Amino acid sequence: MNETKQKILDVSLDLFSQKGFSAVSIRDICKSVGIKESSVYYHFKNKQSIFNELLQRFETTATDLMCQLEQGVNALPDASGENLYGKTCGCFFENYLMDEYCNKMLRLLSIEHLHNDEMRKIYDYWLFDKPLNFQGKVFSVLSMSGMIQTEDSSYLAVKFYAPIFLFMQRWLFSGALTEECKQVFRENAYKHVNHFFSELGDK
Amino acid sequence: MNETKQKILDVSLDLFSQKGFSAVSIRDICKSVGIKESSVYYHFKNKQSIFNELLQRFETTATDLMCQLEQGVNALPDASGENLYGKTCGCFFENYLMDEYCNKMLRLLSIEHLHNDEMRKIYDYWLFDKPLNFQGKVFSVLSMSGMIQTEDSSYLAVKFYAPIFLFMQRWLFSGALTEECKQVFRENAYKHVNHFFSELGDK
Amino acid sequence: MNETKQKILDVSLDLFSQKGFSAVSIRDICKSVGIKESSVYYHFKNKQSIFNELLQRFETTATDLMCQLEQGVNALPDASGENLYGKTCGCFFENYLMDEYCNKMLRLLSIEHLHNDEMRKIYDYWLFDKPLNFQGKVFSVLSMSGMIQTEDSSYLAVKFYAPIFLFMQRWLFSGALTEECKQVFRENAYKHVNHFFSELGDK
Amino acid sequence: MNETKQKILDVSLDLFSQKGFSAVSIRDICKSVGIKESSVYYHFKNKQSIFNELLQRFETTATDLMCQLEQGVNALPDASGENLYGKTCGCFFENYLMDEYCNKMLRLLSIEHLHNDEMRKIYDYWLFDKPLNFQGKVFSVLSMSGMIQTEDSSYLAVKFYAPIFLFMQRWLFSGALTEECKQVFRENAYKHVNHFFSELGDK
DNA sequence: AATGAATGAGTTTTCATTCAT
DNA sequence: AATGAATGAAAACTCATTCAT
Repeated sequence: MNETKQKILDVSLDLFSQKGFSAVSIRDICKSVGIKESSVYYHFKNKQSIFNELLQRFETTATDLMCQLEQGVNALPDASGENLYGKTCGCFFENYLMDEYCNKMLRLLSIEHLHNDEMRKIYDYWLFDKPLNFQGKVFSVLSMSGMIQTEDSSYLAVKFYAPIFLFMQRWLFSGALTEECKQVFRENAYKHVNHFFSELGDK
Repeated sequence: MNETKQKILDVSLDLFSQKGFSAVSIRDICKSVGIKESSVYYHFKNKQSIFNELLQRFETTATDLMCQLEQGVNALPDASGENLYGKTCGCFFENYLMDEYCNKMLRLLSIEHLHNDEMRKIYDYWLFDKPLNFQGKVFSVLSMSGMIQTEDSSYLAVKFYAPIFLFMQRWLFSGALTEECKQVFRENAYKHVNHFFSELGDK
Repeated sequence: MNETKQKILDVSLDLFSQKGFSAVSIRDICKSVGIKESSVYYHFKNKQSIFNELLQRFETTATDLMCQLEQGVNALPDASGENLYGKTCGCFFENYLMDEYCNKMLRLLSIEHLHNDEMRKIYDYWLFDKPLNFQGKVFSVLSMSGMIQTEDSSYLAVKFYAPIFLFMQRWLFSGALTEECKQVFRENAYKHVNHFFSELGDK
Repeated sequence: MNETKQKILDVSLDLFSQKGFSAVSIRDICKSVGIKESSVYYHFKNKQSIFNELLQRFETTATDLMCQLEQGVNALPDASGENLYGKTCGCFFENYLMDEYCNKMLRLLSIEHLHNDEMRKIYDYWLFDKPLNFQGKVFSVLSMSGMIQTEDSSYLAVKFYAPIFLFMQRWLFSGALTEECKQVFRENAYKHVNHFFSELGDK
């Protein structure tokens, strides 16, 4: 049933995230899936719509995930702040940046984002605006509850997120997403998180 | 003359950096240059070698530029530190990240960097390793001459460079490189640089 | 169905054996078959593999044919020698040298045999080594059963086969394989065969 | 001056005789000669006319050679027959079949002879009709002067020439014309010549 | 749900040739 | 005598897609 369709989506994501949409042919996809080219058209209208479905599914998944994280943040003041934030942070790393599926989608976006305005908007949203926005909210909550003091929670968000974004680009978007790569990313990211909060506390 | 060859390179860079290598056809290039498709093959062995030459020329240019910047840094201790550094920093922004040619090349690298190992290495070098290395050197020079105090100049480099990298991805790799985009980047980047140094001084 | 594939093979052999592999274009083939150029690639990987399949099929066919002839020879001593040999000989002429299919393949080999080592080996095998070997075996069987007397059955094979080879090149590889050409060949070949055996008997 | 033209002819013959006319490009020729493609057109009208000139020069050369041989034959009755014929024969082998230039031309003819009627006529003339004719004349001269006895000098010519033709195709048209190949040819050919004349004498 | 067969449009590339210099 | 630059035509091949089965 939907098994084949799912396989097509999986394989397509895999190949698209490595070589980009236009460098992958229906043939390539079918060779990997183990079906004939004509069979693709039973499941999808055309090549583009494979891509579209990939995109649409990602947006649903990512929206869900971010909603969850945001709900966690709203509970922050009542909870033992830093702990809960640590969890939230870990969830963002493990289930978004390092999750095999999301990671491939983010790579794909980063290859295709120069193609057209729509792509660019989606890319900007999921790699910049949303994470920064989220981080900003965190800091404003923490600030409002007196846990930290800051005038500019949006610059604070940049200072917090930018190194993570850099580490991600360096270690999570480079070649295969091996356990080794993840580990290097984790080390750098958590070191940064710790530094960041200890410096915040100093002031 | 070489005029045509240069035109092919210019147009190719333009198109490649917008759509990626495989989404641009020789036809597209020729239409823009105003020659017939077969003429391309007088100047280049094949499509790939246009890309290769683009890459090779960029590496020469970028190496030159970075050498200059590094010589500036070596002169730092003798000079009125921050001023010279400000210049160096501005040069890095204006002549590398925002220079029309370099900017296109960096976009191109960021589209193609997942294609193969070689691409990935070049991308990593010019967008992470080289800039971070350079920034690290700056901080170690400043630290040795007593201008700043730090134990970990490489993490300092990350804290300094990461937001710039983020602003670049956000404003300089997004759509056309308009004067407006550049201005937004400059505002954010210089705000960050100032914040950064004022915080450094505080300690 | 396989009809198209067979038609491509037939037409290709026809054209290749007239003009040589590289002087025949896929377009030429398709025009004759009545399909579009892209359709060829459903049945064959590329132009070369049409040639390869042609070659491979011929080797199977020719091996079969020669096996049959050799079995005939093994039965020679028990049978009324010359008669059976006459049949064998006729079969070699009619079903190999003059058979429309084999004839075209042998022409093709004779056009392409200088191209590379593999071609040369196949050509040498099917036009020299195999026939001479076969003829040598015939004479050694006839000699062992006392029907003829000879010390050097391999030179005898040359004396027997060389004129046939020459007549073949002269009359069967020249222009279209018309009934007229065949008749001239037959006359010359059988005259030679008769002369040859009558001289053999003289000694 | 004509140095370049000659070099083009030499290289062309070399390549044509290996791969056939249509499989060799002007580019291939120029690469070997060391000139640019456009320069060919100073010396030749087009590709075809290189081939034509090659052909025309060969016909002149070969005609000359054969004339010489025929003059030798006319002198036969007066001379010590067999000796002179031995020389004539050796000359035909060494200066025609095994001569580097003639050999290449004969190969070329054997690749191209199926292409069109004109080619076929030239091929037939220089590989069958002329040699057989010449040999027939020899035998008729020898016969008329009582040195040998034969009713059918043309079949005698076939019996004499066919094995040489076969050895030539086998050893002189196969791969490069090495000293080794020549030696194998000589051994087989001279063995045949001796056999032939001793058998002739027997009768 | 899948595939065999076909195709139009397009891809990259090659080729012989031209012509001004 | 040679070449740099260009080109029209054609080559081989790829690709996304269609459609009957």
